[in-house]
Amino acid sequence: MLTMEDLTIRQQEILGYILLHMRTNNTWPSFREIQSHFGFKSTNAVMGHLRALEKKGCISRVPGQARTFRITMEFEDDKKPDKAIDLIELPIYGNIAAGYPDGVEASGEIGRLQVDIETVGHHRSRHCFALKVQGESMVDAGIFDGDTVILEQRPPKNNDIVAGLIDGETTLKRFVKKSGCAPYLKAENKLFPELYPVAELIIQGVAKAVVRDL
Amino acid sequence: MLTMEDLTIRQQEILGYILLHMRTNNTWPSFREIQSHFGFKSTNAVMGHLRALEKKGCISRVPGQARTFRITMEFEDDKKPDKAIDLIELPIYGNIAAGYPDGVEASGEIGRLQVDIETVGHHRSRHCFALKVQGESMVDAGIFDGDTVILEQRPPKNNDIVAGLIDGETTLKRFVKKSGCAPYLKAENKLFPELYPVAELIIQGVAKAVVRDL
DNA sequence: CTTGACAGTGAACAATTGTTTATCTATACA
DNA sequence: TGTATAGATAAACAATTGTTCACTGTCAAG
Repeated sequence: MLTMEDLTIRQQEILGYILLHMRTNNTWPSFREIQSHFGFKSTNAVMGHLRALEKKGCISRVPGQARTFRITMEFEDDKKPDKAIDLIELPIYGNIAAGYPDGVEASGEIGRLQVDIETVGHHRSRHCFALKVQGESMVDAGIFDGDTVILEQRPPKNNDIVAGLIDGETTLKRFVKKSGCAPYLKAENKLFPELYPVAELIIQGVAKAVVRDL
Repeated sequence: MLTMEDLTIRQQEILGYILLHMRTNNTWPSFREIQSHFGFKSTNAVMGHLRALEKKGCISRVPGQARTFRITMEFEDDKKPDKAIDLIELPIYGNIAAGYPDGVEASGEIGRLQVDIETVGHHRSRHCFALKVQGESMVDAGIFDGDTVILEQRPPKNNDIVAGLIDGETTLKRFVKKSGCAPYLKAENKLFPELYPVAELIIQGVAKAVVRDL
């Protein structure tokens, strides 16, 4: 099967633009539109790439027909039910009284959030979820009470922002690990310079993005 | 709302063929294709019907652009294509040098963001888009340089956070309107307590939500 | 050092495709 | 009886758009 790797960077860009244009405008782009998008000074630059893409079996074209492409390539992420972008739907938890927000046990679920993968920038495979932030412990990092944080379940690296369960409340802390010392969690709030030893609490996930309604 | 009944039989047929052609070929038909499908002996027969459809608000066209239609009509059966949540896909603009991010002119688009409606909490009908924030003018409101803001194109109300075009950069300001006074924009940054008269700049939209990658 | 794949310029060309103007037939309405 | 609307024809026109030919340059492999 054909993969993206068989294409050069430029060819991927061209193909990407064509697909994007279709998704956004519901129309295929013309040669000149592609040309001007990439700043080419000749339509022939487009022609070259399209011929290459066609030879590699990615696309197929109807000669002489304006704004017409046919995508022959099979994408791994394209097989999905709808033609939409790669989406992940994340459960939003409120108070997690205890334990891990595990699997699909939507017990404490208070809502759902959909983000596409590129936005959050992570692999679909990873187990992700969203969390409504409680507390002011990260205000100095620009994360406030009521914000929704998208988290990934994986071991934290130094300086990651993680969600931890403290006193029945989920709060965000920065994970700090200096060489030689035991790792600890640091709040980012001048008023409450709290420190928590990592061993004594549950780390629920590593923050990847914040969403806040205004 | 517009229904099929407002169209003549012939117009329904034309519209139907256009939609069918799109579904089957993944391309809009050209005038001559429509013409030959109905056995017209003049492309102008097509022109007439298309003008009618456009006047009735079913479709909209980009003048001079080949194989381009836009379906403006709302179909009853089109409201819930799949069981998925109501999604909106928003273009993300970087620097908007001038004017409004208008229509489907995906010119300065640098990416896309998908959020479900409940998350953002607004109606589909409203024209929305996303914007990468530049500048530090709203740090005191928890919005930082590089954040992605979801905006809605509507007149601002008092205390709304709005995106304005200042010096070629899009920055966020708070819209303040005290009774009796002219409205103005206020930055939320102690270091730069700037004030802008509303009349002198372009308001691009009202902020609904922020998304920030960590 | 040549060959081949990749990337791009430039100008001209031809086909497709959208647009306009003028003309004609019905049918319904008032 | 006139007038508006829907439907269709005809020919010419202009714009968009796809296509081709000739040529420049880079870079890696053989």
